[in-house]
Amino acid sequence: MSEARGGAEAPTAGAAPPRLYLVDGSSYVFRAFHAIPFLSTSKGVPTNAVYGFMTMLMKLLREERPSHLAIVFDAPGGTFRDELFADYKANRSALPDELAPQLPIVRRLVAALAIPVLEERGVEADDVIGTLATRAAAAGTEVVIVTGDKDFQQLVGPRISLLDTMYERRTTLDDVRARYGVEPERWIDVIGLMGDAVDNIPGIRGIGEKTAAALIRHAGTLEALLAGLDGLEASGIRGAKGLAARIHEHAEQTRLAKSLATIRRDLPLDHALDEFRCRPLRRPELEELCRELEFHSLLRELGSAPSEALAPPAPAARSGATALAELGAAVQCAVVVDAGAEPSMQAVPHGLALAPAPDASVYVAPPWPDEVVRVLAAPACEKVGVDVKRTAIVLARHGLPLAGALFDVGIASYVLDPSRPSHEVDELARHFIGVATPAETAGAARLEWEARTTLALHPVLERALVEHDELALFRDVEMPLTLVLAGMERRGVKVDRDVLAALGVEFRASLARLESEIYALAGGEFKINSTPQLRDVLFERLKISTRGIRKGKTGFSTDVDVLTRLAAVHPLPAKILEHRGLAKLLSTYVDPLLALVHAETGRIHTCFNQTVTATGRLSSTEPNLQNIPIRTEEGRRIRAAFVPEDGKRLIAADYSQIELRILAHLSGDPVLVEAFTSGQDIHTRTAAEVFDVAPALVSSEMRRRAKVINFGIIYGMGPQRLARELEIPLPDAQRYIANYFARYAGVARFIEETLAEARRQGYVATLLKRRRYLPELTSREEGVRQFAERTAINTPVQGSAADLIKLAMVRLDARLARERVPAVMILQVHDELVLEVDADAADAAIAVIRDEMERVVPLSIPLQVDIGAGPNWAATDG
DNA sequence: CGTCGGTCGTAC
DNA sequence: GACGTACGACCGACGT
Repeated sequence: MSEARGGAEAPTAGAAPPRLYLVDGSSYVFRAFHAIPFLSTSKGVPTNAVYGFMTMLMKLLREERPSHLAIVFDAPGGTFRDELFADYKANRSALPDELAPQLPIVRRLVAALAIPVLEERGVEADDVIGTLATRAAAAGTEVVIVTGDKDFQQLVGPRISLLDTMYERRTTLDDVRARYGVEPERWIDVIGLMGDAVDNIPGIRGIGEKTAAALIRHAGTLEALLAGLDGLEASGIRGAKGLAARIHEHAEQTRLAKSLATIRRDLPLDHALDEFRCRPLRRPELEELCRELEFHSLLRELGSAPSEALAPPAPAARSGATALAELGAAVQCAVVVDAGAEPSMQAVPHGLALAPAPDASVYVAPPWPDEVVRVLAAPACEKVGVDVKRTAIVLARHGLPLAGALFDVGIASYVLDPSRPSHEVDELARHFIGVATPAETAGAARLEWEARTTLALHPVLERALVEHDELALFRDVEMPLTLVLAGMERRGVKVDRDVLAALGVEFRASLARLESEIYALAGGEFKINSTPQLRDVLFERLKISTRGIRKGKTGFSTDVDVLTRLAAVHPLPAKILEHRGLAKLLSTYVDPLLALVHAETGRIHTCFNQTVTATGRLSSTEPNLQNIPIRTEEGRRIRAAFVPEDGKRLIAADYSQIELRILAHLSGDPVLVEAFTSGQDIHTRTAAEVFDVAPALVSSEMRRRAKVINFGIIYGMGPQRLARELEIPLPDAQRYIANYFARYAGVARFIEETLAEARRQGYVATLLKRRRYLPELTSREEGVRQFAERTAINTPVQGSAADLIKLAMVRLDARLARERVPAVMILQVHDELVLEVDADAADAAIAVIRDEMERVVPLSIPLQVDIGAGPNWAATDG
């Protein structure tokens, strides 16, 4: 028997009947303008009305928690009342100079709060409110009219009340009856006698609210009063005799006043209640607006207690059974798996929360109900999730493959702003829809909350992606890549355990030997791996000179550069270096790799993270297979432990000089472009340019130096660092750099233009429009700013390279499957793909891989891919 | 006992 | 400090 529970047990907001709040927008803005002392931004933009209106709306959202809400504004242009009465609202028709510029800002504010706006030409806001309120109430909906205008008392009824937020005054049917002793419908008759100062409708001298109400109470209606003025003396109303005369005198005026005050309830409007359903705040827009208007306290309020303060009603679950029944017809569905904290390849799904709508969710546990199995496999149902890769792997491993389009809200958030500290559902809910994680819920209820919240995030994030022009990157690259990566992780890579074990034995023996040699040289035992202790041994006990030794935060450095230099004056440092190298290989690679071999598959299953790096690259953890050694001979022996299955081969395909090629494309520098177009060796060419010699005369030392310069350009290296790197005097380094930019003037211009655009826009972008925000570019802190500038140069280059290989992976994966090439991707190392292929299909696979990688996106320079196949990862050259 | 910053080293 | 992006081992100070 499968478990199927919904949120039905807990009473929720969704169970409560809907309440519609209609805000009398124009009058509130006007009142705010007068109520709040003049405010303006430092640039002189007046903001007092906006501020007052915003605080009022936020208070309304916070304290009333409306399920439905609309703001009604007066449309520009006249209304039928103007034809009726020339002086109508003459008192407020002149828009103050300081208010006019605030009205467009009010519109932006309302849009950021995601509140629907109504504004009908030719009619007043009052009539729109009257019509909507009457209709909604007739349909059984509770209506609250938010206004400070007493005229609205005529609309009050069993399901219609008034709220004046400025004085926290509520007016219900009973209140009207108690205050005036008349039915709300008769309020217009009272106004007829009183007039309306605000609307510039004159009243009758001596008749105020009390007397007018008494008169109407007595006569029933204004018309009856006018008809029966003669009998007024007998009414017992104070001063009735004189009143009768004055009323008679102003009879026409009272009739006009009444008709002007009458709110229409029969406009031909076409609105469904659902249009007014409260939606999540657009927090980014709201924050931007607050910053722009210098509403610092409101900004803090948004940031500090946003969830509680401004949350729309929490997504409320319909019953689990109802949600389960809805799955069959769902076109989208949030899927959240509870599989504990284990890595994807170990995790077991204990439960699953599904949400076909933001207010409908169900929790199920194995054995999975048929409805669940069907919806997961339904290609027509879009699957929405956070960390969809993990969900897909865990479920697929347990017989529940996901089908249909994918939407990972975490990856959407990452594409929108990769530097965001977290892309987890709690943080996304807080930031994008202002919803706080319920503190007390756990287990199934918590999982269902995640599912509903995830689904609610989908449209918000999708809209933001469209606005940023990043939807294509997300939908056509990142989302398909998620499935490709899931496949790679699930397949894993084989390591030869015997090779690693033998390395372990060998390295340990060497370490033991080195250890005793080191202790002998040092004259005692110490923790060789401890920088402070080593520093003490070298510079205190052995008294090695510290002249010219770099210092870090805690003291003299003992890094490889320092020890290499010290090796010339003492035998110990060389032994330390040798020890460090072996200890590194053992503790970082040999032992962890052996420990991470999967018990069932016998392979290593890394996790490729798609939401970590600031540039768009992937990262790899548990273990990190993107930093397996290659440069030293010892290190390559670890790489050689990565092997194919019997009868297969490993293929490694890497983009040659991808970042410099992208720099050539982005900058359009003619020399750089020509070098790549004509197939020259780029470091030799740079040497020829910088050192001003013919390419044929470039020595290997010159090429080495040019190589350092080329990489330095991509990373924004300064002359100091170049001088140190090349062990040359600073002036020489400065000359090299100056020469470089003289010869590659297009690169210099690219850097300047990139920085200028980044400062203007606040972000840099890659080839596929991936963004990275760099607010530090305007820091007053020199160091911070320069760091941001180097980042601004590096990110388009590194990030575009990441874009290209990601797209190539998506295309290649599809092509290999389509053409039934018996080859699968198993690793990606930034500019390199590693595949496992049937031995006899290696050549065919290589052709396909090259084709897809080199033709991924046509650039102004050719992309070149070097591919090799071999019996292990260290032997895949050519 | 766990957390965290500092240092170091591996990759691209 | 000083060259961009990562992950992770180790040490040792610090807090529980």
